[in-house]
Amino acid sequence: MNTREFDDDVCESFEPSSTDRLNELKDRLPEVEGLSQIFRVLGDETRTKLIYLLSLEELCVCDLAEVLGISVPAVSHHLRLLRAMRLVKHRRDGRSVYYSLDDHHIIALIRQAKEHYAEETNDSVKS
Amino acid sequence: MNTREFDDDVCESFEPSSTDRLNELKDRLPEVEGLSQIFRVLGDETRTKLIYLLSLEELCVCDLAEVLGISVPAVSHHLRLLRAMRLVKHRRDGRSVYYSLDDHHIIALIRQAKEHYAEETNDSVKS
DNA sequence: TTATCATATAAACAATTGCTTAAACATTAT
DNA sequence: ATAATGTTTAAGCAATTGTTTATATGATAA
Repeated sequence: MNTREFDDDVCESFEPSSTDRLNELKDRLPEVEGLSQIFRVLGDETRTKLIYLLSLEELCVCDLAEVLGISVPAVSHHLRLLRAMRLVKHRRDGRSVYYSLDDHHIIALIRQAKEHYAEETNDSVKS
Repeated sequence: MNTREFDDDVCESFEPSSTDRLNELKDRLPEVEGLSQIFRVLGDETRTKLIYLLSLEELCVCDLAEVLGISVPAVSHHLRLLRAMRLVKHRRDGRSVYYSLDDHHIIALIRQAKEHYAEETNDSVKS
């Protein structure tokens, strides 16, 4: 029989407030809930490049495909996702559809990541 | 026969500098190359929560599993990835291994994303 | 030593993703 | 109208990923 019916602590730790502490942490998780959706967009190299290009200038789908070196449908597929997330807007001009960035917060994120992780290709970047 | 042997422009656009313009854009792509690796880490909800928890306090593996509500091996698996990317460090104390954040740049990213995308659950967040 | 607990690794699986090719749609030109 | 061009959507596929269960390693206690 287990004599610890009252103890839900994990890791066999017996600090009295352990369970409460973990519950406090659980309660704070909603603070970052859903945030990963933003990061997932940038987690793909093609999309990061797409967003970066559109931050530089307005471009049509086939130009983006040419610059990125992938097929037009692939670009369209990514743009559809970015459109759904309201990150880009589009405008029709004749036969072409021109896309541009609609959310500059995401460029701030890219810039910040660039600053913090610039050229971290080699390990020994110590002071 | 095609009379445009000299013209590599895409989208049948005839602005003289079109190809050059696209080449300039191609040349700028390396600026964001590799950045998506950072974002991919945060593109998973479990990892974002892991990193956020570790930014609050040092925790052992089973506590993290308890708080996140997933199995210990799953946590260990994610921690291995974060360790490989030098985002977390670990310390052994008895039988337990305690992890803590080793890269606070990533918390700055999370905070910035939180500020910019706070509570964007409903569409009509217009001024 | 042997037993127990915390963590790590391995294997296997379902689910997701990003791409290409092919077909449909939209717009303009003839 | 038909043809041509740019974009989107659909279908299919290979690759990656996040998870669980099972097993192995490491450390402490009896």
